[in-house]
Amino acid sequence: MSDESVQPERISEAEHAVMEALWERSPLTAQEVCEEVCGPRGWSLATVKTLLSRLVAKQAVATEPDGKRFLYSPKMAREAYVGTESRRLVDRLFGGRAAPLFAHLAQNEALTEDDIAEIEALLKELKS
Amino acid sequence: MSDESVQPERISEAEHAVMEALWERSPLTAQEVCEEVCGPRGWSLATVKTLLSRLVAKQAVATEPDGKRFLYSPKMAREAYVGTESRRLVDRLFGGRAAPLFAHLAQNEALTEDDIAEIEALLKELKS
DNA sequence: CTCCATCGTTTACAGACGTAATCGATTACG
DNA sequence: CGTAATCGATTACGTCTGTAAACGATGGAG
Repeated sequence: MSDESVQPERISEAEHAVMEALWERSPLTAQEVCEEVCGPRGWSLATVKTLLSRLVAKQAVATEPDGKRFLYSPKMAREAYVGTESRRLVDRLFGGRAAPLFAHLAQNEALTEDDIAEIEALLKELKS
Repeated sequence: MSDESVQPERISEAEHAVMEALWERSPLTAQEVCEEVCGPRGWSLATVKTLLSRLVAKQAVATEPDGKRFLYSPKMAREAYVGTESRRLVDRLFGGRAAPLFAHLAQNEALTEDDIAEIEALLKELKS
């Protein structure tokens, strides 16, 4: 009945950086988010505030009042984000098939020894 | 010496659709590109022309005059595009490691039987 | 109670992107 | 030869993104 959960709006790259901070630890204040991301990205607190607002508008982040300020928490799960983004890429570049992506990564030395070992283990599990 | 080949400018999603047509077959006229993509994307010829111009400006497509019109060919290789796009995603979402991406695809049933078989074969090859 | 620091909100603005219409040149057809 | 079709180039314009400053409310310090 409620009009909730329309298809989720797309999260931009800058917004994603903020989400990562919140997925790492939450709830956080805008200040705290800034402490996590402003350094690496060279952002000001104002920028983080804008991104947080946009994420709230996009329903990807929830707020909870705490005195004068807000505490922000992720509302969209990281799994969901990572899932749709990966799928987008695989669809767009590899016709939806994962094997060509894997082949590509393999060909370009983009796979470390560890990657290969891990994937091998996963494969074994999948086949069981 | 020459100022050629600065780091290539990013190709947008709409532009990418045009590139795919050219990677498939080239050289093509704007008209022919439209025949390939206008239907599926619901675009007009004008849109394709704009995208082609932008791709030429971004040095991703080369032109060769043919009477009144141009023949367009890809200048950037598909391999290169796919490579940087894949890497971007893996870096952004999986800390640069391919294994977690693979794990994610596996967990979400995003791998078909065929994918698994192919990847297995590739793995065997890699280890040799 | 007063004032300053800090919040979230609003507004700003340039560049990229999606989508196209218009325009001046040219060529092919009649 | 004239004119209609077509071409690439130019211009358009709304939205999204990145990045932030300005502003009004409020809460804490003195």
